[in-house]
Amino acid sequence: MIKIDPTSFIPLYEQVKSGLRREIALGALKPGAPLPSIRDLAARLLINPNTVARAYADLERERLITTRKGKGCFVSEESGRLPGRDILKRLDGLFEAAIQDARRMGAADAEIRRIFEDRLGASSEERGKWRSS
Amino acid sequence: MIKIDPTSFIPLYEQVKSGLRREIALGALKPGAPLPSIRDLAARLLINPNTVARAYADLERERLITTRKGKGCFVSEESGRLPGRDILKRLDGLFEAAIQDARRMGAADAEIRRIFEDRLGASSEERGKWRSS
Amino acid sequence: MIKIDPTSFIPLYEQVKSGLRREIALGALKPGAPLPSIRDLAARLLINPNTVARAYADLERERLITTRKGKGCFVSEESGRLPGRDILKRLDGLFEAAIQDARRMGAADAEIRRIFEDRLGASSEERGKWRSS
Amino acid sequence: MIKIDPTSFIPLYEQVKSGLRREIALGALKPGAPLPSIRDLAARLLINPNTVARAYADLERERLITTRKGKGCFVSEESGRLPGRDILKRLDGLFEAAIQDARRMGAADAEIRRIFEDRLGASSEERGKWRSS
DNA sequence: GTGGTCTAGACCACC
DNA sequence: GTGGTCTAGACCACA
Repeated sequence: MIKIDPTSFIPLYEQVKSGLRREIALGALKPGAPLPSIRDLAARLLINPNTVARAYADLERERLITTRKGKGCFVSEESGRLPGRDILKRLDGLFEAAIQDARRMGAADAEIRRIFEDRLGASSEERGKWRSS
Repeated sequence: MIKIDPTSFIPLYEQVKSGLRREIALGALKPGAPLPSIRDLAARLLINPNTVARAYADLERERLITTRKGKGCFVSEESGRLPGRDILKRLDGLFEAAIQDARRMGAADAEIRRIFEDRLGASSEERGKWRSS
Repeated sequence: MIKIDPTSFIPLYEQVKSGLRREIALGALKPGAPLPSIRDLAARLLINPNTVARAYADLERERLITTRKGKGCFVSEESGRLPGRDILKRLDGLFEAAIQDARRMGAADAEIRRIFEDRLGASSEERGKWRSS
Repeated sequence: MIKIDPTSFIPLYEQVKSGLRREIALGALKPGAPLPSIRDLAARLLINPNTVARAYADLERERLITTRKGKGCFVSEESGRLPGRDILKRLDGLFEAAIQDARRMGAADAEIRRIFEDRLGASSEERGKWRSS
């Protein structure tokens, strides 16, 4: 169950990648399981097949999925051993709560995202990435 | 104190807008206060003045700031009465906690953002905006 | 059929906006119809594509047109229901007559405009906008 | 009685010029009469004296006014013989009617101006000035 | 091919 | 000094 927001600033292919990564990390798609075909997923998401193809290509480069010619794409066997596999679930719960609260206060997605981004930027400690003042 | 991430998918001018909105909403910039000049802020953020100018123009259209030709830009007097003024403060605290926790678990900004976006999309109730499957 | 006067004080992008609004309001461009591509219109008007893009962005903010990424810009379906739709047609006729008369008396565009502006300012009832003496 | 719209696209100094030209053409300021001092007019219009000075300089170049050092500015004696003196009054009445009608229909100044400009451009016969399509 | 973002640097109106 | 407009040309996401 992947969701796409065509009005977001995040590129469609990144949203597709995020969605698939999520499905795999949370176990909805297990190692060895077949992914939907490019054309099929594109049709369901109402986007261009080229866009889905790019997402699949990126994920293959990450070794999260593998493509077997003529057979389609599959979740790679090593996907379970990739880093961040378990902490994802805990972080997921963390934000679920905050987002639910925000929604209860009547905030729309765009507003929630803006607040999140503001907070992330305002409190970031990473060096070299942010330019400030 | 505005922060910019030049590697983000979010456009620079949107990040500038977010940063200024935050400063105003949290009271660091009060109604009537002068904003940094376009050229000045651009120099400090290492971005092009046109990009800052676009952000200022957008905020003026939102009536959050006003510009006086030859004098500069100022926080509008009505900025305090605009919707979402105090709700933002509460939401801000909400996400501050989740982000601090995530950082403590060793997650980098990009990972945090991905989890947030995944959660937002996965639990969205908004109609018409999301395309799924 | 949009016309542009590069010597006017009115910004080019405002003239493009006016021209397109006119075409839509008068029915030359109907809801759903594709607008000329940004690059195309820019080439025909001998102005920079960025300038046309700015006009299109403004009109989209007015919900008079919509843009579909990679496909182009289109007259919005709701454009016909927006305020001032038919009033414009009547006002158009009003000024058409006055302008024709002025031309018949040998006045050039710049002179006509000056007289119009003088009259507008001299008889204005709007408060707060005009400074007088 | 000059009126200035600081939100107009037309430069302030052009609006001042228009206003003075109008006063002179309609006879409110007769040849030889003294003009308000630069500082005085600037103060009354709430604009910078430099701006008024530029308007006066332009009008002097047009020979509509003359400045006598240490005494101030005066309507020039030849102002009455300048072209367009009488047709202006007739054109003025022409547009007064159209503008009054437009106002009665609830149109604001900005809308009226836009319609006027659209009409002027759409029906112009001048060569070389307009770029079309 | 489409539109969107960003940069660099110009000129202008206004203070 | 300020902001506003315009140009030229680059790169990217999407169809």
